Amino acid sequence: MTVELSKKPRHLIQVVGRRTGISSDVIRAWERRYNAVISQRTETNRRLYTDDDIEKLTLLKRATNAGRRIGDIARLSYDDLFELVMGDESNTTRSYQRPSTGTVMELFDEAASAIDLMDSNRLDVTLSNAVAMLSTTDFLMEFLKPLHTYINDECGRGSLRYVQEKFAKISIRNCLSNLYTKFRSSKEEGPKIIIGSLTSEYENLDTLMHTIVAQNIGWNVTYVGNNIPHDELTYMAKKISARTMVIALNNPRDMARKSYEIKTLKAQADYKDNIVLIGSQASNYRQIADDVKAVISPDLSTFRFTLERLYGLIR
Amino acid sequence: MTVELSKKPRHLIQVVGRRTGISSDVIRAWERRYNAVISQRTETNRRLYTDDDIEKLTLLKRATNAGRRIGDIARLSYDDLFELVMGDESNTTRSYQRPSTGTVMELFDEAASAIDLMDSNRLDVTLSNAVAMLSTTDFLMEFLKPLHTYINDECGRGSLRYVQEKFAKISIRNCLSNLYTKFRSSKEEGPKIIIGSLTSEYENLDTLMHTIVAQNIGWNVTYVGNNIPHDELTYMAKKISARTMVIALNNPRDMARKSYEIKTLKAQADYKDNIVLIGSQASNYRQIADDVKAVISPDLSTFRFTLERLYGLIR
DNA sequence: AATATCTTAACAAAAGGTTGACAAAAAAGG
DNA sequence: CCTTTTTTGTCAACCTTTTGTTAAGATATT
Repeated sequence: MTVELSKKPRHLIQVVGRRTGISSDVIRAWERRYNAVISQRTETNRRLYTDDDIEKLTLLKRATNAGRRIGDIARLSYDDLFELVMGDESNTTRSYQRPSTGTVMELFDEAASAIDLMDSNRLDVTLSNAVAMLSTTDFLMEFLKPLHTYINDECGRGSLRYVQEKFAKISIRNCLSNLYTKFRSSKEEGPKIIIGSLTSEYENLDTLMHTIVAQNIGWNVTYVGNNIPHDELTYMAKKISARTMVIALNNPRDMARKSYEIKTLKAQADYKDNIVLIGSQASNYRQIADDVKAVISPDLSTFRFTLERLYGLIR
Repeated sequence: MTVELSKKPRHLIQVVGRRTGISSDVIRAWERRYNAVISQRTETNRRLYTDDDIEKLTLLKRATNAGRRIGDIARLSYDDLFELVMGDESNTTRSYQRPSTGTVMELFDEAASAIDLMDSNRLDVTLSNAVAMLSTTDFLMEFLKPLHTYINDECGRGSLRYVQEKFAKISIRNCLSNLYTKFRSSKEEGPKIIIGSLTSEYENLDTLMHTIVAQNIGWNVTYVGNNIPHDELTYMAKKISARTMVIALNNPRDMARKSYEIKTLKAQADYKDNIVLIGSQASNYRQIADDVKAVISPDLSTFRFTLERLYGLIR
């Protein structure tokens, strides 16, 4: 029944354009010149596309982004295209679809202005545009990370009010949560990992960003939030059989207790389980990290690197 | 009994227009041309709409915003429409899986089981199914509110672990935030209202539910989160020219200070601005509420009633 | 009496279709 | 390395379909 639905022509060219990121003109041109997808028509000659058409067009877009010529690949079957794209994307050094810096700047200014005016609708639209226009890595590293720093700095300097900071962070958190949910369904087979923080830690957007990065690499992430007692983390890890745990450390208080709890975490886990420490305070836990063979990843890039290595080891 | 209410034709076309963001003329045109919703009539031929009609019209608005043609989608069922809108708005392939059956009880059991197993994916799917299958009012009152109570009770009794509570609340918060964001775009012309809580209050899912209810009535809501100093609230209200403010009171501590802050809030605002107090502790603020002519709405139903009345007064 | 609603009809803006042309980018040729 | 050819995205001109808006005249509500 779902199969039926996906074979049913029901999407207008405009909708297809939005979903694939290909302009209507180009979709028509590809049909006219290469019969990339042959659209059904309504009685009044409007083009109608199936879900499968959209899938194929998406692949064509990815293939052209990877450097293929549309004329060469337009007539390939879905399966052939899929194989092609998989090969292309794994061999490319991630340099395709890099946005012009102009785009990032424009998005940044738009977001900053929305925060200043406290226009939550505009902020949300800008954030989802950024997600759509940038690769996940660029969205986090080039856009959101600087925006986050900007908000904290300006609020510290007094040129942004506290309520503006709060308001902006609600939108950003929502956007990150959506990214998390959106990608999760496709990672169910990945190795499991838990991300959270111990008692006396506050919610932190950085931790959510780490969640997205982990997911992006291929991990099946469960984000449990802040302020979790260590034995609860142990319980959870056992229950869903996660073999890796990420602990966020941003609050300088209670270092001694947290060190002890990390040690206990390790002791109660299987000997081969991994612990990764992240957050602004992580580097102060060098001693205990060595004791329990935990890895410290004080920033997003090192974290990505660490998890890529672990991913390779575990599989 | 609430179910009955949502099936009862009781809204004039004007009300529907404000709540959905569709002009009365367009609503009539959609009925005349495509039978989008077939309205009941009074004895004197005035159109009357049910809550369900409003839900469907809201989805139609979202779908047309996403590029659909009203003529193509007007006759679709609510579920089909929902599937379409989810696809259009999330530019992902199929996160929503239509369940075969679905009463509130079944959805509840499914959610409870997902929480027990800490299967975040399943919990998310169940929540979005519930949103799809129930009217917004039923989703909140018949499904989410009981689920929330269940989680708190079971956690208090010890049959749910703390980490399970946290984990479930993250999913629920995400679901509510999404409802808030998705519906907001159609409410831009509505009267503005700010919802938040004062210093020493924690984040509370109930407050988010109130946000959805207010939006559902037609208000243009800005949710600013918890723990906001009163002068920041004043600043925000002035900046976006909101004429109504909702203060959530759930933490019994610091009653004296909060009373004083509420009085200050009122003094700094224009004399005609309204203040509504919500939350489990709201009824303890009777004295101050009388002083500043604030309304106390200790539960969701009274809150809905209060805001509907205010809405009528303001326009 | 002022405001809101109903029906019908007409109009105008938005979006889609076709064809053809053009220029930038990529590939081929020398 | 430079020139020529091919490929491909974009746009304009012109027509059709779809859809939001408005007006007019009658009825209902407050």
